[in-house]
Amino acid sequence: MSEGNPLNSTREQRDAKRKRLNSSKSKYDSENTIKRMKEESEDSSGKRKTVTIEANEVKQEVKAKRKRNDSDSEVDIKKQKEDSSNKEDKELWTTLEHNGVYFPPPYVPHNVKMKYDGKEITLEPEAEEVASFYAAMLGTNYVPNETFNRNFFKDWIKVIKKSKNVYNLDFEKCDFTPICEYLEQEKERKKNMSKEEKAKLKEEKIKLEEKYGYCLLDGRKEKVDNFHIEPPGLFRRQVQPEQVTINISKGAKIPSPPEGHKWAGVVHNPTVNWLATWKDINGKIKYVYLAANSSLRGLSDEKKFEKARELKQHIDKIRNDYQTNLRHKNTDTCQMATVMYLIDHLALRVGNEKDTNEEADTVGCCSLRPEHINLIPPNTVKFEFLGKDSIEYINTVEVEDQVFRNLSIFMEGKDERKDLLFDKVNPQKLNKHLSSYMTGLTAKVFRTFNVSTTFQTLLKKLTNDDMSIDEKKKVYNQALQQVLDLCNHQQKISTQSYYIDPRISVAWCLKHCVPYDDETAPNQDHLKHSQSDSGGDKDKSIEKGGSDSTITYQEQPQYAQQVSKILQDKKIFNKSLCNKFKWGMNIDADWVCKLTH
DNA sequence: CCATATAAGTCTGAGGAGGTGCG
DNA sequence: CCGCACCTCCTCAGACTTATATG
Repeated sequence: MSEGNPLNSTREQRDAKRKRLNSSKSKYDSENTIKRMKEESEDSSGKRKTVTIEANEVKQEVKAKRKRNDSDSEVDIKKQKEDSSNKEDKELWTTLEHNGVYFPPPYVPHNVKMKYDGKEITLEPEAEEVASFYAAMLGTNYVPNETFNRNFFKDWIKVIKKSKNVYNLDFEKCDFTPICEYLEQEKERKKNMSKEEKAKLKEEKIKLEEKYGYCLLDGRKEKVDNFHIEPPGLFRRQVQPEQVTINISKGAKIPSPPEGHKWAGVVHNPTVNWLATWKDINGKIKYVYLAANSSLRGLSDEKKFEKARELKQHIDKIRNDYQTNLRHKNTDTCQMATVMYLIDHLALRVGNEKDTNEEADTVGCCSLRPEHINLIPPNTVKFEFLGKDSIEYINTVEVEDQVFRNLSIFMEGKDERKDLLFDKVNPQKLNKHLSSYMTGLTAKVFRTFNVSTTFQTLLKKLTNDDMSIDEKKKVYNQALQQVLDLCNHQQKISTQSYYIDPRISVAWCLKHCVPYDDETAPNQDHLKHSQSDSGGDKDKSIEKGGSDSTITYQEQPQYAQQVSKILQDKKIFNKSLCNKFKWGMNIDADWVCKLTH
């Protein structure tokens, strides 16, 4: 663990090497938006990718063969798997049936002729389709961009060369406006469609939803999240069934691929909860999952919030430790402590390493560079960087003197723009360290924990029993907004606050906004704790932690039913609102308000 | 406004590279 | 000095969550 050991230097060398390698990859441009739309063409990076994929496949085959040789039969492999999986290779389901994924219908040519050098030319359907994608972009600010045009043109020529109407084209002489005009007309026509036509479209959509939108999970009908395969686009070819792997239980009817096609594979893997998977054009893996309100997702949501609640029992020790270690003379330990301080206080994301060239330059805590912070003596730090989704994080905070000192030390002698502020810490190390306090503790849990805790504390502090419903609604929104600000969320007052334990909302709502008769009231024993000390000392009820202070997930649907029944009987609660009151769904102030009116 | 689409994050585990210790 | 067993650390694909954009 000593500093400057040979291990570190070799690692640094390797990193440097990799960086050099990366930067030698050809790239056309640096603009984010266009990045996504580029290079499906055979430039060096594309080639490299395919090579690695092939290499991996070969490796995997070799491995599989070795395994087969070792154990001679498939049965043995299974046994081995079962034996080794007694850790916690949990099966998520026993049976799973579904109808696969939906592919967009094949392209229907419009036969509108574009012009070349003033003359009409005829394109084969595929070439016409790509030309139309481009034509639809006329008038956007992509079109004056040379890189964009070059990439499009290269792609398009490739498509054209496949067809029988081979043209030798010069981009400058292409005129896409006829197609563009046609597309505009079509748009207009669709807008003005008759009621019957619209109804028909809707009906078709519903039909699709019935077929693909549900699956049978352990015999229960459950909703599927997004079963559509993305339609093709300007730089995106249609994903074919041959690329798609289906996951389904053994013996279940295998969904039929579109006519004339077959699936890449059919697997029976109960340890994952995707129904289908494929790779998109950039090699990114896509999945079809169950819907957010399905039992599996609900369960994993529950686990998430349980983890956050569990953290309450360890947070004191964790905080004590990093406070002490802020002064540790070992740089590794000291950096780790500083990172933890920031994650705990500012709810920063962990900041995984990203591919420097391919992606936007966004950062999280571990990937901060000196340029992202500004130290203002005596102890103020101004953070200014792009976070997830390139959302600006600008925050000026006062930190402890020791943190301030640490940051200035970590900045010393570093390249503002290239070096990492915390060069001795990475997300893996951090999470490994965190998990030594509590299994499953990762940086992400701190966000859930911080937000839920803050929310609950604020609600308790701001609410008092004599408030009118409107005042309560206002207070709820205030608390929610503060919590969203903590996360640097852009969307204002969101109904889907993934970070807030919905039990907090439910508990608050039941306590403050739902009028009960004694006879009809659901059992509120679980709430006693939070009730008894409301108005009293804020922190204790939260810190106490155990599942006795708020409703548990198992109880929540039951509560929902009871509460909604009461409210429906009293005609202050309708069905659509009832649907909101389900697993994982947070409750917003409007909902609370509607509840009681 | 809401639901949906899908991009962009986090985190894990397997397997490889390379170090270390021992006969 | 080699060769092997063992360890540790790193990397990356894969799986799953969280966000904003969009229609």
